[in-house]
Amino acid sequence: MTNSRFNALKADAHWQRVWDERQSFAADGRSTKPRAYVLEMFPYPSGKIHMGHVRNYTMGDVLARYRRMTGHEVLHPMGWDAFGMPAENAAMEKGVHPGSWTRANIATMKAQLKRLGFALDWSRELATCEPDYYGHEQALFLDLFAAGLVYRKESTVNWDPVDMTVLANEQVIDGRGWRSGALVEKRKLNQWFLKITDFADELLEGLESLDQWPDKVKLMQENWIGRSQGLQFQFALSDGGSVEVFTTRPDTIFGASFVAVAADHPIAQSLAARSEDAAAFVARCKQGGTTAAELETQEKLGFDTGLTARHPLDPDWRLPVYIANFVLMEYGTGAVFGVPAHDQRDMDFARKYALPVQRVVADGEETAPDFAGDTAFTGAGTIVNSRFLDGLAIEEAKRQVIARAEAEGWGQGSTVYRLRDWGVSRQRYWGTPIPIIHCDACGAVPVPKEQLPVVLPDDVSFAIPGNPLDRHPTWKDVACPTCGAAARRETDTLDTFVDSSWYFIRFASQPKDRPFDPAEAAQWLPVGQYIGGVEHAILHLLYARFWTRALKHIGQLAIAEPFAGLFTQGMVTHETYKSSDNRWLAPEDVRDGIEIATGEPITVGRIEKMSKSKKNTIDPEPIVDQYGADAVRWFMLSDSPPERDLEWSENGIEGAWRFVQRLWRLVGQAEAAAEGDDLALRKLVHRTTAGVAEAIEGLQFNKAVALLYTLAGAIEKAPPSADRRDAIATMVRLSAPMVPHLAEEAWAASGQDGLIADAAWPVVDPAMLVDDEVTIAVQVNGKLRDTLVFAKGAAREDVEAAALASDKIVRILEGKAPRKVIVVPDRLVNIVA
RNA sequence: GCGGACGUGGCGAAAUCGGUAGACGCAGCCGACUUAAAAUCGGCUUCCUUCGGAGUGCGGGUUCGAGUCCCGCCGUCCGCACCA
Repeated sequence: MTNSRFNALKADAHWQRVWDERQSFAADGRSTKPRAYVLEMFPYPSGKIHMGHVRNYTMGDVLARYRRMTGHEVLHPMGWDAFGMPAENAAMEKGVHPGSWTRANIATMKAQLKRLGFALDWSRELATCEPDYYGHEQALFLDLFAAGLVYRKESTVNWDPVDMTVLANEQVIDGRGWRSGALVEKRKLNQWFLKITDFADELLEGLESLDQWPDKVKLMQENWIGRSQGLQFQFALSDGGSVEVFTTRPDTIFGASFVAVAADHPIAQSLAARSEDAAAFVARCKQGGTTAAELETQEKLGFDTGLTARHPLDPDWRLPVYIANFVLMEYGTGAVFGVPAHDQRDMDFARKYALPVQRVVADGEETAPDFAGDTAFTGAGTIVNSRFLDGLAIEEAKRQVIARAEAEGWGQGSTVYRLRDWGVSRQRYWGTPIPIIHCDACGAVPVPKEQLPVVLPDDVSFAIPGNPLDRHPTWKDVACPTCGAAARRETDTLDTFVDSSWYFIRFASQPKDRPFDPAEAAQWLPVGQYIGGVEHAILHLLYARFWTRALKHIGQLAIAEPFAGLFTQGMVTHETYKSSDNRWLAPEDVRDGIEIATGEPITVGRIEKMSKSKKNTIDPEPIVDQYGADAVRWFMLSDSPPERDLEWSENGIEGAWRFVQRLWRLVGQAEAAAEGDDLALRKLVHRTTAGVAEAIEGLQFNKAVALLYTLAGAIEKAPPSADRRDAIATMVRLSAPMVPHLAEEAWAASGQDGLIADAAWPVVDPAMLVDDEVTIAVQVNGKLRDTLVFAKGAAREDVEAAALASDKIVRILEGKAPRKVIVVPDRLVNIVA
């Protein structure tokens, strides 16, 4: 044994090599142990790992290592979400090929991850940009195509006329292309879609089964799917046409005072073609921001079309038809009827254009048809002023209106979703080629599976604008698989969210000739614990859920939900600094409130998510070199609850480093020859073992850390004994998931065989969790006045008597008899004076 | 605007069943060791002027007892889709 300092760099390198050589963390598909699949969201290989990655993968690693210790066969894999725009941007800026840029980044980041000692099964590593991954994705795409879940339709995109490329929403800044600065145009393109809407109900109802998901994420998905039920019906128009509207409030149909259509609605479009005023209004509607917060404050505007609509329940009742800026073409039918008394937007609109406001739902006693004020009543009540609906409750009135519409043939009950089909076409090079061939005679023909993978060509240039696949001299020329005539490859590639929608299946099973083996995949799936950032709460997690259900639908998978448990971790943050002339400053440019380069005082700004633009990032690599992997891991787990943000601080990492050293010193104090009992310490060891296990299983790493601090403190204070020696050995095992390098070093130093990575979690003796003595609080009127130590399970009367006899209590009561005494066994006595 | 989460010492936080608020860590202070410093070890550290009292964003309420439950405010953060 040694009392020297823990040499983290040496230990890290040594044990990382040992784990590698022994393939300690390779998951064995033939194992008979219970399975545990622990997965963190795989990274985009942007260049280097950042602190967010370190925190994410440390959490997953602690759980994975803990599961190994509790006798599970653990699958804990790592891979690369390797397609995407940044690689093309790098190609344009630096002239490097997206493939070589990406692969170099992967090599760098893999080495960085290894440096942190994660218990990963590197034998299953995959990168989505390699044909041995995306080729299988193409096969799955064709399976979904064959099942009718893929279709093509025209859709609008942001088009940059200078760069001749489609822009993502995030690439459009103030209506201009982010790179070219050119005004962005809307263009219609034929695009591929996946029928996620076929699964809208399933995806919504499936949320109920996800009891290990955060409620917040489930709610976000629920709102995103946005199911609403109502009535879809026609208004006959004065020009002989008709307009289809959707409403969730058919019960208020007798409160209607206008009909409004979206600016994109065919009625608005045709009017705009004939009328300059209408055209100007339609154009105006398309200006301005589209976020909810902006639109909320925007004035409700309308344009009277001059048309009138006939009320379906009263042929003599005519409603004016407006084009309105608050109606969305994308939702429902793009047309609504306005009931101002019971909808605030309709109210705002009606007051502005002096339209009738008639009450049709009673607000308590208030039933008058003339609605006063500018605040719509949206609560529950009885229907009034509504002919055959009068006196009904809202829900019953809805049913009756729908029934009547269906009986009379002017409408039907209908469910609409906010969710729209998933557009997967991207007019980009660095993505999975869509395996379709366009033939003038045969149309869109799937590439025969034996011709997969459709491999991206390497010889492409980003020197000129446009999609390199589209202008490649030969790549897209191909014979039609059906008729043999000259045909063209699809040059669109798949959205990278497709790549991440099934990688967790490929990790579980990776045959060469198929995407996965269903039986083998079933052994691991669903993922037991999935950990990642909340920014993926909707898109990635919804698409992966859809893809899994689609595969189940076509008989390839047995499970409906891919991730049984989900945890969304907080961000890593840091203070921000600005110079006297308002430049962002990096932490290393600042010392003691002064900018080092200029000597000028700096301003300390808000604590924010680490980001390059604010220069408040800390590169993990030099930190790991300085303090060792274990100290970095320990810091990532300490103090902040994992779902909350963690503020990076110099003091924090120093503290973690000190604790690693402290643990190491304790290990050096384990005297093999020590004898004698220390029952109190032994009990604490068992309590800590149970507590740390519970904390890790609940992903409450900060609590596990606090328990280990407490145990370490108790061991330090305890005199030598056999129990103390055992306590040190147990503490090493309890901390092994968090500080694995130190734990291996201690394990080896204490003469144990094998690796602590293969060791079992200490066994808890339930008898050791029970205390013989309890401290009982004595309160007077709920205020703590004294404490008494009693044998556990002491009789109520004895406790009460002792409490009333206590000097302090006697003094406070001043001889008065208590009115009432409450005794909570083994906890407290409350005397009501 | 709507929806959600949260609000506890100088700071990060515990207290998950309504039962001794502030465990554990950081920062700080005092002391030991040292020629000295670092490291390490020991002690103190919610606030108020002590006996004592107050205290979990603010105001009410339920209860023997409230950080925890209920009602009403205020504030911060996150999400968003004018969703008919």
